[in-house]
Amino acid sequence: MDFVLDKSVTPFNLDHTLNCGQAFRWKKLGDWWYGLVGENVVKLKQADGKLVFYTYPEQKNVDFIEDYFRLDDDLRHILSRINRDTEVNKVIEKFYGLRIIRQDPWECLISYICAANANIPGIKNVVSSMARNFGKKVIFESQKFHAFPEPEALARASLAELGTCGLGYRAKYVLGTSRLISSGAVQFESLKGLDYEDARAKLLALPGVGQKVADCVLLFSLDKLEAFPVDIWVKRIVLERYPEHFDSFGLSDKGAVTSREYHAISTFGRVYFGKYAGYAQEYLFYYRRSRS
DNA sequence: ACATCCCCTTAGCC
DNA sequence: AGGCTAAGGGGAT
Repeated sequence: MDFVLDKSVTPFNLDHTLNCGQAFRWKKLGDWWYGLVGENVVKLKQADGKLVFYTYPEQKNVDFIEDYFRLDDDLRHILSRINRDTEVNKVIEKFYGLRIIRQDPWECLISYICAANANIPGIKNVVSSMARNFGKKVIFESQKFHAFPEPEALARASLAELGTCGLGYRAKYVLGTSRLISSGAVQFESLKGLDYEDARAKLLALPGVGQKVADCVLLFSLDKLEAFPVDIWVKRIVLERYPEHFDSFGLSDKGAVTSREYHAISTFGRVYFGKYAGYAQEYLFYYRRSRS
């Protein structure tokens, strides 16, 4: 199956999109990317202005691919809106076609709770270990794939079982949040209907969810494109490129992101880049990480 | 081999 | 109220 992309209308770069670090479950084997969207194994590659893909089990309706990769976003328009200066313009040109992915909110939430104070290879290990231990197995091309576990599956796990996934001290956060989601205390669909600030406040009430995790979940799964998550890499590049927007007082170019710094940098991002600040964040993040 | 620091941070304590 | 620190464990140097 394939999906024809008219690049003049729908710019898209699959490699940038899957390499930039926003999603943890995709792997590239040869020319093909393999991953799961829900319980569907998806195999795809980009060639000659087309997206060629297979799904297993085979799906007749593949709109979910378009939804997942946000091919409905008017990327030209979005990038023109965040293209505020020559510095960010260079980054946009370098990674042109990178799209924010519309992940499943549940998987996104748990993944980013596990991502706290971890590095990307480690996050990938933990998430795949949770899927292997608690998720539904799917065989495709003689390979084992595992769907991300349902909330109920993690909610009824023990701390010790979760601990075997390499979660460390985060196991109790995953368990607590899984129970709240499983019970229906927080519902993602209703969060989508709230504005950025209100949805954020709801997420912050979950164990293991602070400012950074909340903003990642809002950006990558709840359609809040103004969210501007700040980690060590975003802090670095923003303070390198935009120092004039900050008082030197209370901001250090080294070390972890303090709460005060988080607020200052994230607010700057939303004000300076506007309603699509999250796109700017991801381009800058990927640029700064790939640079060093 | 080994030590050390870092990592897409949060929560709890003072 | 805001700053400091402990908390798995793997990756990187």
